Amino acid sequence: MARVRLIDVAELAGVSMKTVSNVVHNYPHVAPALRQKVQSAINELGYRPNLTARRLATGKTGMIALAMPEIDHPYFSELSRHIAEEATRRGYRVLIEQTLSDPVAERAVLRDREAGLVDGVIFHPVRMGTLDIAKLAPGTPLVLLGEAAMPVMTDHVMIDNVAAALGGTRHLLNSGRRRIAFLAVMDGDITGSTNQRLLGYQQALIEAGLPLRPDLVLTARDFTAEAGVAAIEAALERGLHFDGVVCRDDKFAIGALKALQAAGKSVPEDVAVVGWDDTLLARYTSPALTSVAPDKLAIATEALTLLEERIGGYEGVGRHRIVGHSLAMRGSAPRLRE
Amino acid sequence: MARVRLIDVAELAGVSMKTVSNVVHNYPHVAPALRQKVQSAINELGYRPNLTARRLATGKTGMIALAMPEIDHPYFSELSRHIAEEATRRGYRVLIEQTLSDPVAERAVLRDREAGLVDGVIFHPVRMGTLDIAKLAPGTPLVLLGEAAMPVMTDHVMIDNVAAALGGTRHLLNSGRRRIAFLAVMDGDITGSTNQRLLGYQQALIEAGLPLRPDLVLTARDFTAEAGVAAIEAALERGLHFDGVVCRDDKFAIGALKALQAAGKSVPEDVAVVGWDDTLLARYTSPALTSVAPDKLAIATEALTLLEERIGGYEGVGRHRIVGHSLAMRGSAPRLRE
DNA sequence: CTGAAAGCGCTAACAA
DNA sequence: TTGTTAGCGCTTTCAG
Repeated sequence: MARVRLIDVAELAGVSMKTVSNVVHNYPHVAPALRQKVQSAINELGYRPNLTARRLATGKTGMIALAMPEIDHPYFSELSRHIAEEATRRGYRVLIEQTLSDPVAERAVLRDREAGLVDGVIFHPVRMGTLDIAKLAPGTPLVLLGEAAMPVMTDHVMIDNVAAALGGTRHLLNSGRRRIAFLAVMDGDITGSTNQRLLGYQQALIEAGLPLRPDLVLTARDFTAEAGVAAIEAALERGLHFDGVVCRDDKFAIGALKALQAAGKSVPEDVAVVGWDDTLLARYTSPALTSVAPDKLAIATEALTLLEERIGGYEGVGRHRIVGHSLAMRGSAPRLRE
Repeated sequence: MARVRLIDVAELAGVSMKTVSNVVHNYPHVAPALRQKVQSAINELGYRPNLTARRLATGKTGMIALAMPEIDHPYFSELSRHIAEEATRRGYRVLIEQTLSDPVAERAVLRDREAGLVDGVIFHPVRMGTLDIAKLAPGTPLVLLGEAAMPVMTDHVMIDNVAAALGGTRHLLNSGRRRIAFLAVMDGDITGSTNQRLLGYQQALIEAGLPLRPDLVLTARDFTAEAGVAAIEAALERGLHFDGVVCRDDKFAIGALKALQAAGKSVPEDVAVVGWDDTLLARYTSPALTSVAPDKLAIATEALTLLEERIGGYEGVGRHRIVGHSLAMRGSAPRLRE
């Protein structure tokens, strides 16, 4: 097939490789006549630069890796889209890497760049601690996503989880709720994000002068909607009374919705529900979910900016960027209690 | 940084590059003593082969491109996951390309391989006709996904849309429905998939001895749930009577659900709803959606198989693979009419 | 079974 | 402004 090389073009045009290269790269100082000649040779031969060769010569790949737990989880696929679009805008291609929260796969991710495959990595870790990460990838342009405990050496983009949980809980309080539950997965939490969200939830209660009741902290066994259903069912069965629930994930919120409705409770009249991540799912339940909405576009933009700086040679200490969040208001927890 | 090259290892081990290469590639015939020595040199230096250089030498990139309209649409993100996992299993990495259904972007996709970036492309076209595609990418290992009109030269994986629509409609008929609507986007349909699905729908009605009523074919203005809502609302407003609806997309089905419930109809009692694609969304509505379920894993596997054969040098005519589908039964159109 | 050397196609000094 | 040439790091004949 297209086995046309730079030198073939040069020969046909009767110039040197350098001149062809100049034309390809749109360098300003090429005599118009030559440019013309070269261009038509390129067209005639259908020349396309071989990117692999270019990479070997320049040492830049023009690619970044994006490593996430699951590429088809709505939060990650929505975030991926923003990152992919932002990367494209900046001239990078995106290599997708799925870790499935597997420590081995997470470790493997950090070797891509050493293998000269990508210029940098955007990584949403689940199992690896930040120290391991820094150890495994010294000098690798790397930006972390998600709520990993504060990394010392590594750049990091996240939202303020405490504030977001505080905001979500306050919203429930403002609409008159007084017995607000919190639904999360508690064990196996390496990242500490649940703790931060729990903290925000507790702060809101304290602000409002309400007691912190341990029995209102509900635990799901894993990150599925079914686990959310089970957790709410169990709470209902043991007679727990609550008029609002803050969930650390939209899927839990969906589970909560189902379980509550199945138990004859109406949402939001009897129990208001707040989800987290503001994914596509939140728009299609009934009632639609009020959900904590991380600014995904800002996460993408900020992550790429930090990564580009690292790729550009910045070698300072790890930087933390807190990006915005809001509360997407929908039917499951409307603004005012009716 | 890790600026360790093959030759560095060779020097430390006191052997030639070839021997190191043999060890790296696990070639069988290396003297155990040498292998030992080389291996410890590799470990000591922390050597990692530079993939870019390897590619330039071998001409294989070990990467495939996956080009789809939208990476965060549930159908595509679910399919992507299967493809990514299957590709990993076969030793490929996946470069994600989003076309946003833009003809220019679709065209650009087909140049990746010419640029020596990937070994092959899996492409779900929306705007490009198959002739354009074949013309633009002669000799490029390429597998098409989706319902593009039968391509002559290009490999293609799809489900039998006529049969799937027939099955979905039959299911409604079997449960006693007699006035079944069909909801789709009609104009701007380059791919003809809507036509195939419409055909299946019509066949089912004919089989059942029912008349084909044009007013039962509902049209949404675009591929959003909101468009589905609007289409159903309009039909209801003009007094259309129907007790079932087959939607060509889960999002339409969600829209239909909303519009019907808002109008005081209950699903499935008054109107049964069948969606298409069996995405995550279908599981989280209430009632959950019965949905035509393409075998996404089979699509991924089949596509990779064909692509690998092309990459391996197969140059025959385009092959069509029809993979299986089923009907995921859920509450919006349960098995028997109660 | 191991070593030496010629590319893979492009870029970027350095000359001209 | 344009041409020459030496790499980028690895693979791979072809000898030894």
